[in-house]
Amino acid sequence: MARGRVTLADVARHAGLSVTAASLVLNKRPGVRISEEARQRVFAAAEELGYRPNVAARSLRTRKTATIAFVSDVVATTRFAGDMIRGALDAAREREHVLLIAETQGDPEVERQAIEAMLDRQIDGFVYACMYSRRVTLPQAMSARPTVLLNADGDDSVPCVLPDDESAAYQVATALLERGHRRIAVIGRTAEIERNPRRSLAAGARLSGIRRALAAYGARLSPGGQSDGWEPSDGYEATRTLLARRTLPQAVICMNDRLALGAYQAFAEAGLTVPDDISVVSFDDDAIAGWLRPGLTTAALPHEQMGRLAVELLLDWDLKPGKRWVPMPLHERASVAAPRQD
Amino acid sequence: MARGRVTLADVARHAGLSVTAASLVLNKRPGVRISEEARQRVFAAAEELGYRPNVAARSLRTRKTATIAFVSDVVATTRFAGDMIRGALDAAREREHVLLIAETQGDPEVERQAIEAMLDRQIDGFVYACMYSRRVTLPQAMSARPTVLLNADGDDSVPCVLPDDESAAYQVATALLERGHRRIAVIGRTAEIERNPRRSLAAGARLSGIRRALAAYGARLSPGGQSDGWEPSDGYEATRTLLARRTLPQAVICMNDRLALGAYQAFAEAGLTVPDDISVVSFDDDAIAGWLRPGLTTAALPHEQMGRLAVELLLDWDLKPGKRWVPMPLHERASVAAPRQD
DNA sequence: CTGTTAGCGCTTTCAA
DNA sequence: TTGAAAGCGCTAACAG
Repeated sequence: MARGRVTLADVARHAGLSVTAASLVLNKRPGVRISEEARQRVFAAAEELGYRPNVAARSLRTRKTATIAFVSDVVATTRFAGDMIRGALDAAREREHVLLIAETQGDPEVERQAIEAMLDRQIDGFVYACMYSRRVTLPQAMSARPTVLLNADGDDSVPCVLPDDESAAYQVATALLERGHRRIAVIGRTAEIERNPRRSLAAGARLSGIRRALAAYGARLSPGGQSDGWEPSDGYEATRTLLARRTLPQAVICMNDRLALGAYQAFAEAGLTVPDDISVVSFDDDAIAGWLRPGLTTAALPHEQMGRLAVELLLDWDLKPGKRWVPMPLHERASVAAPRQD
Repeated sequence: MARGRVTLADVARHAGLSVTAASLVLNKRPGVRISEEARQRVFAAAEELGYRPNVAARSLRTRKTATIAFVSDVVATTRFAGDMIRGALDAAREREHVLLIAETQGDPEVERQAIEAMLDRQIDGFVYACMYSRRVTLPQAMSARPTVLLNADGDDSVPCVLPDDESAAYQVATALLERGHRRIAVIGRTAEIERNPRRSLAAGARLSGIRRALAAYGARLSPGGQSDGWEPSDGYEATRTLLARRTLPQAVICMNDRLALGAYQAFAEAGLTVPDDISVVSFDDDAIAGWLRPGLTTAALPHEQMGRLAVELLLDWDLKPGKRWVPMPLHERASVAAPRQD
């Protein structure tokens, strides 16, 4: 530390008062039992000396550090984690809190160490975040402090913040149905992932919202478009096999934007134009969605808001267990048109 | 804090020794002046009780918190910042340090507050990171602690970690020249950005590396391809105007991968095939580079290593001012072929 | 070899 | 309305 950092004692001396008085004034305790004149002297002294309280010292007494631990499985791989962190950071800053972050890479041993390291630093609470929304079991060590799950679903004893994929899927499918599409295929589904909440919560929720919308219009999902992965190459392959079928769909719903990129590539190769020959909608609002030509209509993952909400819950001590669904706004771009008359 | 967290006093009592002795043992001080038997008792007690030192309390005496502040202008917008953070996180974890992060959004007031907040928490040092490499002037408040610049260039009084864009550009251009290309254009240059280190260090360095390579082959840059921005739409427009010229280039060097995406789109529209009709190389190794078809050959920004190096310098007290250049490896994919015979 | 004592900077009874 | 003093958990002189 900068030797000679200004301490409360310095301020008190400068103001000609006791440390106690200075502390009382600066912390604006409710029972304001200090003369107006004295408080002015304290404020003036603090200002003049550039006094800043030492949080570590304070925390020794108060057991509060105004520091939150943000523990995630992976931050780097996609830009989404960045959005969650940004939201969390903003909310924290607004309330004069600060974020300690750690990444576990999904390794339980690294996770344990990270949690211990944060606990050693007396953090006030945990945000436990997942890159892809899925069901998790909370690490034992975390129960020492209030915790909220971010983009993850827990065991009902803990609050969690999740994107509302089901409603988003309903909207996305409805956007197609309203325009008159009926032969609609999904790119990127697979029975396995759809049923395994430990791998993905999104897959199941999205499919179920899509089915609900189709049912409302008396329509059914067109076959084809299966794929295990959700990367662009998976979308490309899935779309190629889809296009090899006898009857082409009028529109496709991609389970995410990366799949949609692959689909665009396959369409272009097949000489199909989006949206004149085929409409496409998707999920996530990855940066790529705005880069494609034509721009991709997609339901945006509200990661920034989710990050913000997670720390707000923590700081407001609104720790009722249960899920908070954050809406996913539909970003309409240019990938949807009415189906060809044929 | 978990009330009843185990303290050093508990351990000492359990071991039947004084707090001092326990402290000495657990910190493995060099002057090992404690009987072997006593130290065993201490270790056993600590283990049994699950003792963990309170870092805040310790820091009050030692003025060390094993905590580093990572202050950046923007983390969320691109996935790159995530890579820098990941590298920093890994290096910190290996040395049992932890990262406090803050984002300033480029707002000096937010920045000031963030720095104060970290200083209040007695952090050991700063990593000051920029999203896009550029020249900065270090905030005054930061001089209170050791600091290293990450992806930024300072005033020579401070160590900084930068990607070696100049060499990368030389390599990238050489990859083209070796295959026989001579009519090479750059997409995304502009005199303004190239000369303004406060906006970008990359632009100038990349252009100069390219020119050096061309000179070695007695070649000159083909005209055209200017653009202010570095987004896909800029690349698309710049490429369209380039293609409207009388003689087409045999290859293009895009100043980043997003521009290259736009270029791909323009080429496809013009009926040009990559790499048969035109080769393309680029910089960054954004995720998009691997998603394009054909895959884009590009010089990778070594963000993870840079983040790692920054905290290593800080923790090793290797704070000699000056620049550390981190090499940018060339990721060869499928966007380069020999030029058409014509 | 080990224990006593004195703080680090702050908050918080308790007394004056 | 104010101040003295204790103590948060730990480390570091200094004795013993």
